[in-house]
Amino acid sequence: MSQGHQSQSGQSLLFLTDEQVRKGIEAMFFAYRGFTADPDRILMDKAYGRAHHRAVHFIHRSPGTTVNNLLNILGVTKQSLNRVLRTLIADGLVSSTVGKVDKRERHLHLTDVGAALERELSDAQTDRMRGAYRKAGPEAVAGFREVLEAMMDEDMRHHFVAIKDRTD
Amino acid sequence: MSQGHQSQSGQSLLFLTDEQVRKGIEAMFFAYRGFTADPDRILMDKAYGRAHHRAVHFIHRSPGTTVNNLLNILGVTKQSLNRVLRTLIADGLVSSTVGKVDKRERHLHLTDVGAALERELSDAQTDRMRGAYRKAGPEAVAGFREVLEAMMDEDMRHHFVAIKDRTD
DNA sequence: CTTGGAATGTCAACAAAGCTGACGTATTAT
DNA sequence: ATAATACGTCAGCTTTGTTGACATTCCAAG
Repeated sequence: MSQGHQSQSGQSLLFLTDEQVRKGIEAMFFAYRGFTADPDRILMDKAYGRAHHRAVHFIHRSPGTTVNNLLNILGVTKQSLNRVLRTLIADGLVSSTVGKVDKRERHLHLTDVGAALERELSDAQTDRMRGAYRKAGPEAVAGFREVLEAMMDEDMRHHFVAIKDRTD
Repeated sequence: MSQGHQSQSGQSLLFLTDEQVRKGIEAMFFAYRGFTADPDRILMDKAYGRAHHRAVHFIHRSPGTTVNNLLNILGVTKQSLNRVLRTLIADGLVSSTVGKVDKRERHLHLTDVGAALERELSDAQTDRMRGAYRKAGPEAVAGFREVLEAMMDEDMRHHFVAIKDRTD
């Protein structure tokens, strides 16, 4: 099915060759590395990793979220998340409070220290993202977002849109 | 452009709020998960992982490449790559031949079996990518690629463009 | 020509962060 | 009362990254 023919039929159905799609795949790979590079550098000093970054990011995003909800967003097992949360709570970056209506739940918030780290990481990542946006221009950014959203799994798109709709 | 202040200065310098940039960050996170999901599923059965996929992909891309060159592209240590290559070679997916001009180098090629796996993985990933492209449309794709390229580290952009220029 | 240093690649051991499975404890729902 | 849910934890395994030590090969300076 690959090279050679690729009939122009449809135009909007097959407007790219396999070669070009492969380039997209590689672009995604290289770009994701850049995307995580700056936060990773910051985290290295502090004995935290990318997993801590993700937890801190989404707790910031949804203050008071429960462990279970975070689990669904991050798509990892509770054992894996628990290891990360345990250190964040022990180090005083995250607070875990028993739920008022349902006492089985724990609600997660960033402490001031946690919020400071979140901002430091987010600033670094935002700088690069904004730089890329500036270089590419507004229309490119719109397209970027459209393609990314179309690339997600259904379930993840739900999460994404749920967060998105709050302020977008 | 929902947010409150965020002075409109520049227009092409700051045309997005912090909120919107954060959405881009999350989109990148969720989309990358989708991006790797299909190959990951295939690999799971075969006792290989994402690292094997990357190696196979770039060996397919640059047949006869050396270990060192692959190292630079993948951005990992040679010890880490070596472990992956060792299993791929042992399983007969990759051939490693001593360099003719410089006998320290090993030149890597996919065997027929390796090429078959590469195609299986690439087909799965390409399907999703093409689906996203189709949903988003040609202009969106152009923007997508522009932003991704701007997001890479300099060194990685060199690698990317080098590969790109061959056939794009 | 030899010898010392750089480059290339391999082996060993360790760490981060995923995973499964089993289990305990509160709390809520039936 | 019993079952299901939410959370935490222990133990052990896998993948994939890391550093350190070492063998081989090449090249260039003496």
